Amino acid sequence: MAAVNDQQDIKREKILEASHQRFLHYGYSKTTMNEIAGDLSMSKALLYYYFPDKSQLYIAVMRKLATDYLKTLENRLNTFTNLKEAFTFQVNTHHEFIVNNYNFFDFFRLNEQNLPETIWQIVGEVHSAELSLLSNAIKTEVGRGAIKPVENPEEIVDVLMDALHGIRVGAISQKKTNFPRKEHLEEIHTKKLLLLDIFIKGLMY
Amino acid sequence: MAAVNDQQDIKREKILEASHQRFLHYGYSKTTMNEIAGDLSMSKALLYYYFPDKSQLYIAVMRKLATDYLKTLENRLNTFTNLKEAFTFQVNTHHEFIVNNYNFFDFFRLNEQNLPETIWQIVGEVHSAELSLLSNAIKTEVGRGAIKPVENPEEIVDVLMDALHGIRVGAISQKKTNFPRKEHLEEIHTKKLLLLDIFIKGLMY
DNA sequence: TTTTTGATAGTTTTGTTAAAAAAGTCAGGA
DNA sequence: TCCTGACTTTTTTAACAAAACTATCAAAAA
Repeated sequence: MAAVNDQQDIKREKILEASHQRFLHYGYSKTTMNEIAGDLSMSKALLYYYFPDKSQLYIAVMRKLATDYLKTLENRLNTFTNLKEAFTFQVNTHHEFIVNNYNFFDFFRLNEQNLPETIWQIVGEVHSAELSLLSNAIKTEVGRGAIKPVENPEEIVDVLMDALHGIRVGAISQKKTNFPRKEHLEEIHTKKLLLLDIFIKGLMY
Repeated sequence: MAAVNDQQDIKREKILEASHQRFLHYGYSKTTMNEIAGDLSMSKALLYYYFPDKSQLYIAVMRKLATDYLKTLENRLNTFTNLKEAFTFQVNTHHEFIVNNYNFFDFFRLNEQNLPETIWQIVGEVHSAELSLLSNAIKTEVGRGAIKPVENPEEIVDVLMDALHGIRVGAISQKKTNFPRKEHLEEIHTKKLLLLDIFIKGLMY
């Protein structure tokens, strides 16, 4: 029966991939179950055999993206000895992640209606995980005596993450258009690195 | 004829005040010209005697708020000798400004439709003015040798302002609700001061 | 001449309803 | 257990009439 489950998992994977592409290009509400089924040459009913409903499918895609992203972070973030390298890695990874799934996140950012409630929970989970990872980076750095002691690393990281997010939002809202163009992303990335540079210096002795 | 113009100006002021209250409480699209006229016990047609249309009226209110705000900044920002004090004053003033006009800005932040195009121009002007003021603060501080030379103060300030804005947005989007509750504003303010503290240390030698 | 208004024209928003599209179900076949 | 076509239910869209609102203007009032 392991084989059977493997088969199921493979098909589930396929569905997730196809869905990801659709959601990436057209967003949640402009993607229909028929289209996904069509892409996979299967019946719509089969989708409902594997996933309870559309929102659960979307959430599954999102969860996959999130865990992949967090796995990348976790794998390397604990190996860094230098705080700046660790933070830079986080910013770079995040940037890459956003670029790769550019439309996906733009769609669910604001304008989309009818988004399943649970995605905010996932966003929260990712945020917590990032917070925890970066806080640990600070703690070990403090332990090594490289930066001055910090009474509350989580608070520091929280502020930093909000600030980094603000760089993105700021660059967006300065243009009349509500969505960030792809060409802005590089500018945003540069600004983020600048902020990071100053911020980390501010944590030093 | 100076007297006549004075009278006109006074009435214009009254209209602006009443409009401000309405826009503050109900936003642009939920405020009608009839309501404003009713508040002032005048006919709606008279409003059109003083202002060409609704959007110009809104813009006039906004411009008044903006210039008052900038005047407050300008008056004191050039007198500071200490960079941190200058920045802190900016953050405090901005915070106070937002608190006082809480609804006004929440309304035009995103959800509002039909907002006159020109308000984004005003936002841009305010942003530029703040940028210029804070950049000057940095320049004089560099001139005094208190912090290390900066090749591009505008860039630094730009990043800082985006970061500060991110604190606000971040605190908002963490809650399910799309609007920041008033009780969040204090938390936001505290976080901003923390960020400012670290950031300025990062600019020092 | 300047300020004000009631009446009204023109436009946008809202509410309604029927048709179309999409989500979701199910009995039954391989 | 996996899969499908046909079906039911829910949601979205389109069309359009009613209501609300913006904006105008001729004329009264100051």
